[in-house]
Amino acid sequence: MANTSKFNRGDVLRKASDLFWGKGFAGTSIRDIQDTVNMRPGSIYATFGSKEGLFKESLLNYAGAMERKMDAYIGNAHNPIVGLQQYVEYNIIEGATCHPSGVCMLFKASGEFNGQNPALFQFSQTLLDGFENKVTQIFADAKQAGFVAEDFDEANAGQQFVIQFTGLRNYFNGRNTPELAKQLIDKMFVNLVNETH
Amino acid sequence: MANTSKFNRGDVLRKASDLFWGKGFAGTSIRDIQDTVNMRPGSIYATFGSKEGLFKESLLNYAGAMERKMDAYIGNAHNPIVGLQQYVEYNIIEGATCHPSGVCMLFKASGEFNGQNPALFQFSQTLLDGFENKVTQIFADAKQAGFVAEDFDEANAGQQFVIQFTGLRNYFNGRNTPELAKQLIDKMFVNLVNETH
DNA sequence: AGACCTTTTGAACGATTGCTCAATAATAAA
DNA sequence: TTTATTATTGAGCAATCGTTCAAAAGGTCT
Repeated sequence: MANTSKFNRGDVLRKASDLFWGKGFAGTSIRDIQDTVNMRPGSIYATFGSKEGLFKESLLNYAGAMERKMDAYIGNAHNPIVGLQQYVEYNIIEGATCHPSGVCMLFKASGEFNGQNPALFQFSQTLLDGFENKVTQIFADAKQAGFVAEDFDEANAGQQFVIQFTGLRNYFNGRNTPELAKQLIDKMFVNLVNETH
Repeated sequence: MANTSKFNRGDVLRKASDLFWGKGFAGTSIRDIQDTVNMRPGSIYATFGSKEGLFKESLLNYAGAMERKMDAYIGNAHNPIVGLQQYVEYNIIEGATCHPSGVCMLFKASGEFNGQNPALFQFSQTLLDGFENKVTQIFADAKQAGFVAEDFDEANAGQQFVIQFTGLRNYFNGRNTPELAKQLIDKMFVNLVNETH
């Protein structure tokens, strides 16, 4: 062995992720990152290879944090679908005050790279698909546990969840109307549990 | 009088708008614009003042074109709500092949500028509000003409329209599954016309 | 034609971009 | 302590960024 790294990779990725999430890929400069993660360019490039490499890892880190947060809400709820709703409320209502952007970073990346950077577009699409699959699995588990009707369609529900969640996040981005948001999220879940074959 | 302008302002704005729509504000350089609109920097700055000024006019031009397209679909349909649905299908299905981005430029701008550029964020939010108001008015007219029930809530429907439209556009951005898109748009409108007080 | 005014041109500005690399520092094993 | 190996530093590269401006060109009037 030799010299050991001074930086915690997870901390660096969290900070870089927040920067990219708020300002976008093109809107974030390596110097922005240098300043907030307190690393010199040589160190950044030795660790992540390129701005694109750092972005890919940041996006991966974001998706992972997203899923862990969702798991936490579901784990604390007796009904996984109620946990899912609380997770949505957290993102749209509380998240508005403490997140770098109201819009999902995965969709923001997908929108920024589509037609611009096929590799990064593909990468973000794959993570989005993974998210939809995860939600679908949660709905499948909820069905198995008897929280929804037997003719409930978890695939449709997963699809609708992603669409509604995206629509609502965009709509309430920059808007500060938590009571209206709460009301529309309620409506979203009333419709969701009625997704049948 | 003196020398007259060689460029058609509308053409220039259309091309600049498409560039910004596809690549975003930060991702588009003035040199990109120089090349596609065939103007020298001095001319661009004499006409539009700055990159931000050009973007604002481009966004305004985009919103105007959006509304004209919507009016055209509604004007050609016997039922304005059917026209609205055809407009949505055009954007999500046909538009996927001929538009610079599957995502609405207004939301893309709103997402890019939130927390970054308050003036441009406000500007995009105002245009989004205008779009929702226009859709709400269309629903109100449809109600007046008897195309929906008397307890139909046009404000709720306008709100839901914007949310669903955004969610679907994002979901089908880069996805090439027109039959699934058609199916989900149908479902969206079935739910929309049942928006009541 | 000539005078007058506006538009267009394009070289060039300082700032910033993503990124490199030789030098230096820091650690673990011998 | 020495040696081997790895991490960090930061000045600085070439390219590109948004923007400016004096000069040239183009059009309308008398």
